[in-house]
Amino acid sequence: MATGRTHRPATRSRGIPEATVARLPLYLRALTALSERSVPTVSSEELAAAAGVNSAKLRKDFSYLGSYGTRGVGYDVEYLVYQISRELGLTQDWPVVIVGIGNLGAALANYGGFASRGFRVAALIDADPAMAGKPVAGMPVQHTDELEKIIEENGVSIGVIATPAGAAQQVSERLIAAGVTSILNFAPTVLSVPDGVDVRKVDLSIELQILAFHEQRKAGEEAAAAAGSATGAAEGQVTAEGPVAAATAAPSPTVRKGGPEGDVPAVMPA
Amino acid sequence: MATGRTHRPATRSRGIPEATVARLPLYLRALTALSERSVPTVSSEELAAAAGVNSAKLRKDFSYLGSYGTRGVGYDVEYLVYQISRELGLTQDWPVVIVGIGNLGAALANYGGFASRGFRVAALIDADPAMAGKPVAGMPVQHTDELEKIIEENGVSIGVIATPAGAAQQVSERLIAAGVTSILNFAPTVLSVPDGVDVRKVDLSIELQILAFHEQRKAGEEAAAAAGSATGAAEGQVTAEGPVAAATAAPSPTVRKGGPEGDVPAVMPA
DNA sequence: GGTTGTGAACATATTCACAGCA
DNA sequence: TGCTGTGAATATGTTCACAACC
Repeated sequence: MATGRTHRPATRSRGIPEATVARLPLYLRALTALSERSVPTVSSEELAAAAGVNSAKLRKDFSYLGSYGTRGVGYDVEYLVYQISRELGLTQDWPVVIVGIGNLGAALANYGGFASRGFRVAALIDADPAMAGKPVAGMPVQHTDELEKIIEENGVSIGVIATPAGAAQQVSERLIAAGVTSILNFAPTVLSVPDGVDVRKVDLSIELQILAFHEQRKAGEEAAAAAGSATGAAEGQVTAEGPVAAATAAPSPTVRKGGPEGDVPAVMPA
Repeated sequence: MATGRTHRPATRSRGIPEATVARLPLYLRALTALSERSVPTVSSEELAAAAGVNSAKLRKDFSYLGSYGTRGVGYDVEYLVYQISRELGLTQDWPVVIVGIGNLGAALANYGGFASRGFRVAALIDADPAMAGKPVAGMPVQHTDELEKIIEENGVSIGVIATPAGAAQQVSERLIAAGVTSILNFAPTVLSVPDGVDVRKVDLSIELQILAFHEQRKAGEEAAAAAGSATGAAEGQVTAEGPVAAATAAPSPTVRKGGPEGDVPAVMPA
């Protein structure tokens, strides 16, 4: 790259792949640990192991940031910590508000990793008047009425939603109207937001369902392996002991009433 | 497909793309809501909107499961709920244990969405003897000593780790040795586990850092847009008004000591 | 020798666009 | 006519493998 800014837009341009961005915090965490142990340099191999990825991926990721390593040597730990922090925008501090101080909201408020990396909890907000003024994580809970004022006065651009699902959309609208442009949503709902607003979601139940899917598959494979025909069989059957073929052949959607029981709900902490 | 099982392995075979699996819970949630409102059928367009994806993706996703729709009509809600539940393995119930009953662990234990979808909290486990016997979410906390016994007696295959980072690896080893093959890890550490064990991680701090990255970029674009040169400029510069070029050109890793002190920052609230 | 940085090959995921069917 | 199901086109992400460099 340093060969002489000929082609390639400019200054290595913008456009770090999303997948890379998502891994930078992982690298940063690993680097921070090395930094604490005063390790001066690290190879892509070592760092990759610490971050739980493979080294080719790590090098490729870093190549999007620039050439921060030294061939034959590795990466300077402190220097990389700085570069990644800067790239992630962690050299400044980000005030965040947490809305919905139930079990989960309180747990988040108490979560140390929050503050440690450039994030500062500017306020805890809840709709329950009974909560107002009560201290959580050493901070008084404020009422939703104050939301707009808090956002504006503190210049908050990141909001965390930990309310019940039913309240989340409305809360997001108020946050956005007041100036928030990034939301971390713990409520099990799809938020619809205008362009330019980023939403990331964390959903417990979804993660468990994904695990269940793989878990089920493992059970199927085990069963298939156990049952006679060794190698070949594990391909087609696996998951289904049920009517996969039947269902495909006769998709008569005559109701069928599936479900574990009758229901759903998935509210949230409280 | 359905044309006559000639090529293509068998019965539509196995191999639902991981990206699709990750969205199935989303569809399921949207469908469940429709089901509660007694909506009988839904089009890919409507369902996609409810799940927050586009309809082509949704149809493609469903095509991996089979042909469960009716052309010109849409999908039968109840039937799809059943099919997806089955595919995800939610027609059976999965006992899970939560290890580490601090703020977060307690919040998870209280989380309703847990139980609602085929998951059952079989036990709460904590290393602190003072916690033993104390009720959390209507359930007595048990001591880590009991871990193996609990896993085995309840046939637990999914474990949730909500311990401090330092304890997570060891806890995962004990869980796995006792028979757990899927782990949902809330501790901010990379777990190293043997093949065949699935780990999914949820990390607060990582999500916030990703948001910060995009937030920073927005600020950069705003600044670039505000500063003279309109359209074209927003490409190459964006984030950096700082020494991106300098860093690239002179990668002299002479320490540099990056702390959050003198540097870059692109504007921002505060 | 050792390790980075990166084109090229491969793999996975998304989107388009329309044939096929109810 | 309306909507699904899916090949084909595109975009994004990962891995390989090696030239460039310390």
